[in-house]
Amino acid sequence: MPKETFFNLSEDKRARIETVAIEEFAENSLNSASVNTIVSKAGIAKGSFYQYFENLEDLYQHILKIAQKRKLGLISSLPSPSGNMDTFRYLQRLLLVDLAFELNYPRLSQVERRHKFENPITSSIDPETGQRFSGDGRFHAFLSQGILHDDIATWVDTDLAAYALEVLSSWLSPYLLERLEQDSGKTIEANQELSSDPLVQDLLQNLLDILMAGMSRDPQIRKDFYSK
Amino acid sequence: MPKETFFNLSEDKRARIETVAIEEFAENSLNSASVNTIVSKAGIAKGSFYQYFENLEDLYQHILKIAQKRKLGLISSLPSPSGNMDTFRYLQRLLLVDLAFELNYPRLSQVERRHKFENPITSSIDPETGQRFSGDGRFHAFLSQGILHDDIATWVDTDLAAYALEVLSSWLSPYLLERLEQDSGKTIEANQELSSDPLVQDLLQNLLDILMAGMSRDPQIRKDFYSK
DNA sequence: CCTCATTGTGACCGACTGGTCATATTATAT
DNA sequence: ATATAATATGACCAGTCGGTCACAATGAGG
Repeated sequence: MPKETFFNLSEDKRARIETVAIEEFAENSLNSASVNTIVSKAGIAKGSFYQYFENLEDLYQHILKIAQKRKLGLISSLPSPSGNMDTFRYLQRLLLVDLAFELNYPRLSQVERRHKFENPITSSIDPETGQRFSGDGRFHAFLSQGILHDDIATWVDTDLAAYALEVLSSWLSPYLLERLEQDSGKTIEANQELSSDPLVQDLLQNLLDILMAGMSRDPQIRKDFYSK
Repeated sequence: MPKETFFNLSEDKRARIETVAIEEFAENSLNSASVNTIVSKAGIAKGSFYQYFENLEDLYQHILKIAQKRKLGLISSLPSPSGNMDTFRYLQRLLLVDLAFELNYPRLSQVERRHKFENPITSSIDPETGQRFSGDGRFHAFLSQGILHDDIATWVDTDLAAYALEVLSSWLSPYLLERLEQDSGKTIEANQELSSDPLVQDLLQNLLDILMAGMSRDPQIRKDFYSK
């Protein structure tokens, strides 16, 4: 945790440091990020840095917490909680969260992606259910409800599916953003409303159709192929 | 390209350097990898290093070429070329290539993944077809044949699907490997035949069923949900 | 043996790294 | 104005970085 001194800083100075740090951690892993670069870009003395943080990792963890906080903020700002929501919209909402995160905080999103890359799958056995459990659980929860609502077939391996969905969701956003930019020919500025862009909606629908159709039915297709 | 001196080296010395380098690049990006570490672990003098390579990037590119070469070797060692193959087996084969690569050269596979991470999507417009084109084209080719054989619906956005499949394939392998290890309780040694392990076959089948079922049919599912 | 080319070596260089600390500056309270 | 606490600063440290280079070792042809 950053020291008290850091939190006593003026709003703009703290924001400046955080912005610079986010940019640094988006481009470099914790090992290769540079304190000197950060203090120089942020316009503070090196000594000051060590009055605010124990070390680089201290700042890194702080940035990760910011990412977590902002993503939670986005989740609560998106329409309706997940209780009485049909399975299709549930998954759509999960993907939209990551997309909105990418649109609003692209560099922070990159920090998070890099973090996931450097600290990969931490799957383990859930002590409560005795089931395998990987990732942050969002997609496990989705799959559970989907199966409960009979919208997802029971033969689907939930841990595999959750892992695949998490990977997909994490990497889908930058793809959509880049495709959007190439389509409109201009850079997209941070705007949460852009997730309602027709092209994005279309592509998202496309992927959702594939996934939902694939997970909801019997794997008849395979037998079809074999009997051909 | 490495200098001639490097290729004149004895087989074991060259292999030793390459192995050490692969390990270093699996753990560090090009920026944070260390010449000193490599020469120290490989047991050669620093001066020697610069008689073999122009610089670190020179070695890095060499390692990437090794990865490419070995993957090609795996592709040609796997059953039957892609001409007269049904769509399901085609996709299965593509995923198996990455899986075999992970099993036989796990650290090299990690180097490749890291490389993809640091040098992300380079999608552009294919000058021949005028279509969008991202990744190495393996999955684009697959999708084209699938559509041709009427096994993949035409409404599927091929570039989005190809991107998603590439991401999935790249990240599926380490997941399967880890799951296999956790299931059998022991570490898996390099063995291409292990891709025929029942658990792996099962999980692969599971994912293939989802993907193929999802991509082969009309997106009826969506309308079902809306009319609920 | 000598010659010449190739290969191997590690001390050395300037630049940069994370981290420290004595000192200077500022703010607060009396 | 004075005293005290909180904050800001950059010179400085030991260590590591990529890269060089004068020199030593090795091998081949004669």
